[in-house]
Amino acid sequence: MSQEEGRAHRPKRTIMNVFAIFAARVTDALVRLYPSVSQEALARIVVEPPRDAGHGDLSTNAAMLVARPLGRNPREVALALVEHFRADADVAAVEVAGPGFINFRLATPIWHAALRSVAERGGDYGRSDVGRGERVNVEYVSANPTGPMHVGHTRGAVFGDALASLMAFSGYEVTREYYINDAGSQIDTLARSTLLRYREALGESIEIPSGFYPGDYLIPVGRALAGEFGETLRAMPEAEALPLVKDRALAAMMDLIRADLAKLNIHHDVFFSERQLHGPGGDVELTLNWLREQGMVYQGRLEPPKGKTPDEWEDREQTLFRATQYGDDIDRPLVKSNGQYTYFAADIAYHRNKYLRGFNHMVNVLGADHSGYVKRLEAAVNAISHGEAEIDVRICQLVRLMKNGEPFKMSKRSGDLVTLADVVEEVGSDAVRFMLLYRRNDAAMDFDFAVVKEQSRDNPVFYVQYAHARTYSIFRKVAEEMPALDASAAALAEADLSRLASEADLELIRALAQWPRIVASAASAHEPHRVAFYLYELAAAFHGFWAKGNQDVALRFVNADDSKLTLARLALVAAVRQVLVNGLSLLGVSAPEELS
RNA sequence: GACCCCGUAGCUCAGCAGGAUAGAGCGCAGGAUUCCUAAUCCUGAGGCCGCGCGUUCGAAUCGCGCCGGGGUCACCA
Repeated sequence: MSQEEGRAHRPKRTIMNVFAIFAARVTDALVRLYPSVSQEALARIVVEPPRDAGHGDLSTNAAMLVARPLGRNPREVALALVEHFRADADVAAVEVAGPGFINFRLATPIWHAALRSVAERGGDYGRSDVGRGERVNVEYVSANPTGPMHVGHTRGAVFGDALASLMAFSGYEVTREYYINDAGSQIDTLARSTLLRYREALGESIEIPSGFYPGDYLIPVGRALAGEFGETLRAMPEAEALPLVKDRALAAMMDLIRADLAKLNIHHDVFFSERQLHGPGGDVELTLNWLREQGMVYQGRLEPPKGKTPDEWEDREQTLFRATQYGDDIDRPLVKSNGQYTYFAADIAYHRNKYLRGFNHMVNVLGADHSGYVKRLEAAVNAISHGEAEIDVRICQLVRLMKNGEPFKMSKRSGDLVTLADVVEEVGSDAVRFMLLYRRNDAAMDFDFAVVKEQSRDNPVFYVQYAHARTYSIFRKVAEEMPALDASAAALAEADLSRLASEADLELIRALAQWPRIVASAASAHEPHRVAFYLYELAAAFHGFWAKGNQDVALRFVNADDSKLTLARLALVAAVRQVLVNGLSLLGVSAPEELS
């Protein structure tokens, strides 16, 4: 920031985050005026655009926050700040309003400097260091490798992917990770189901018993086994054949899942196998020993849950993790009655593994059916890191699939599951992604095929993409009408931005200037939907500007008789395009040059 | 019985590390194109922010208690 400050009087000044700069100036001023002001109060200061544009460009609550601890009157503090900022060349007007807000109207050149920085930083405009280079592990999808992905997984997949991009853009060193649950009994079921398909491929007529996976997707796996092994597997005892089948079935399922994810342009850095945690000397064993040494494990009994008594409740002594010491509601079993480790035991080991790999920040994206698991995970991470690591578990609520208002079944038990691939094929990756990200992750949502497919105003993705396409059509128009005009990036960089002086111009520039603070706040709050909403608003501002050209020729982007103005407007259009591209790319949505 | 999410315009949802007169889209009523894509724009109507109490200069936002909807609840993953 001081770097940018230092350039205050150079002719080609650029400023990326106006709001951050003024927050710093306000803080500095307060420290100078009131040396005893507390850091705590300063940290809560917000500089943001006021809701009502009539109040100015920027507004801060600084005086109201600081006054009380200083034993002063908010208006008195505000007036002192106002006095201070009258000397600031970037401030055109500053005043106290309401209970002690300070409203700034900024001098036009600072907005032009903000606009210039969009082109200067290009794809990096909005990039920040809020993550300070810290490593974060974002675990998402982690669907069981027993079949293709269904729609239920899609939301978490898209959310996790966008969040990872967002955090990477905001200065975190991000690892995208997928935890393969390949150690449980369902994998045995998968192997048995595949074995049936293998026998089928050899000509047997088979029936899939209930409790097995009936899906057609195992047929090719069975065929491949027949090709590889011929009759050999059939001749073996099942116990011998199953491990061979298991490995191949698993590999096939993961290929399937990776292919599904690729349809949404989702790629992980690490696929972490649960199986590698098990076995003698494995992480689970090591972790349990460690937990025992720490006194975090004991033998004890659990009360059955009230209200809902499980049918086969067996009151027995078991190995428990002291989760309650770390904020959970009850202590959690680590060993099943058959002597195997619980899923949770392996998960503790897995998260300790993450921690030992150097991740002090972890994000897990889970489905709504795991909401009861959150406290347990938090407790585990707290325990294994002695409070040094933090985990944020983001729950993606249910997506109700609809078609013209009619609910769609998507249960895995009933045969008619809707797969992720079906959805992407039907509505396209862009629409799926944007629609899912245009909603907070923790609110349940309806996803109506008919609406999402329709390229209409109901569908925000097309609205935003259309804005992007419009930036191209403007440049096409210029090439046609003003062939002599050099509209290259180099020429735009030299444009006389002072020509962008109308309220409409400044309004659009202010919208662009918001991007850095929006993206930074979205990253630190782990809320990608803020990006989607911002893009919608930016698109609206741009469409609105466009329409003003219909009323007022002076507000058109292309003015054949004023090449200087046209050039400045093109610089503005290029900046809008840049921000749309930056935002859409974080969301994993394409930015087409035209909509067909 | 316990825990987690949600409750804001007719509908779908933003806004919630407290801030000024609570927003958008759809729908409804009306308007805009000799001109860069009308896949757009403009205007209007429409609100006890589920209810109550509390915290304070100030609450849709924070706390407690209700009500309603969804999810979950040893040894599945």
